[in-house]
Amino acid sequence: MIRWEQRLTDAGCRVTEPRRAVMQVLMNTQAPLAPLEILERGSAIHPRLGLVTVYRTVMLFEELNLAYRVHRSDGCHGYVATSPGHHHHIICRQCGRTVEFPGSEDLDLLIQQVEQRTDYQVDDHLLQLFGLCPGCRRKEIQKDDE
Amino acid sequence: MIRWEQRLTDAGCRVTEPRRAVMQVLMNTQAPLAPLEILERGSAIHPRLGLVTVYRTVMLFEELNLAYRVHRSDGCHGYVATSPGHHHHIICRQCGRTVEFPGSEDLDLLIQQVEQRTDYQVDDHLLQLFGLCPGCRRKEIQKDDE
DNA sequence: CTAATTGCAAAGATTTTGCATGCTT
DNA sequence: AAGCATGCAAAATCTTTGCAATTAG
Repeated sequence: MIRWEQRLTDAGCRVTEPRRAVMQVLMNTQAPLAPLEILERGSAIHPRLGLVTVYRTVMLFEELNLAYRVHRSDGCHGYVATSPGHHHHIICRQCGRTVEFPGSEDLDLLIQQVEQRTDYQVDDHLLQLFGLCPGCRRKEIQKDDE
Repeated sequence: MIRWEQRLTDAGCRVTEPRRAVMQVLMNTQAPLAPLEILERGSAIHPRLGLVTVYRTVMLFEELNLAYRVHRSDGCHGYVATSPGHHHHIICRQCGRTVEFPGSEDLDLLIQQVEQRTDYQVDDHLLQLFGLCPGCRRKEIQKDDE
């Protein structure tokens, strides 16, 4: 049994075809996908898949920390499969390709400073970087040369 | 002429009652407000205000950097008036009160590291902290004592 | 077999668009 | 006076809910 399936089972949830399809879609993409996009790709795997199920599934995955939502620069919500550890993302503004990077002590230090200055008690954070991935950067450079 | 009105004028836009109402609402709140919430409060100032205008106004304000959108933990989009400098936010998950804190060199360092490790070129970022504001924290402590 | 899960249809929300009228400059 | 801005109505999206049929364990 695969790790994520185990996670479902442990939580008392069932491993179903639709859920397999959604997970497979999420694991085969780098870019954060909106529910409708997940449906389109997932339908190729499990034709009977419905949009409602996609919504419910990503919601479940998010609760179980198997996937999570990022805010895309176009304002939509996208979902990506989780990889182990704490996740921050860098999202390519051109192609949407997403890479995770581990939480850093630098951020912890920053948070401490902010807690002192603002007197808030910080217990969660959202950090996303936007930019160009290596591939898209190369293309940009080529365009400039023309 | 006030700073933000000047900004509108410079951009070739007009200073109107609805825009004044929306700006006044945004300047009088700490918590990020959704369009519908802006409409409710704004109607007290300018009764003829419509939801469509609120949408168009916050969109305009965002383009002119007079306000910007944050992603609330409930998934909604909220808007806050901009204060000078670079903005990150710490948002109270209880009452929504939002405080800005300045960009930090720590984050710059982090970004440099990530650029090196991932080979992405970072040109923007989104950092939001969530937690409890001083007021709500006090209430939490009182509740625990009971 | 039992209960969780699905998918449809439809309700609810949210956001955008078309257009006649009003208001700023 | 000229044209940007507004607000209404309605379209287009996006998301959630109710419920009977299906399926995993």
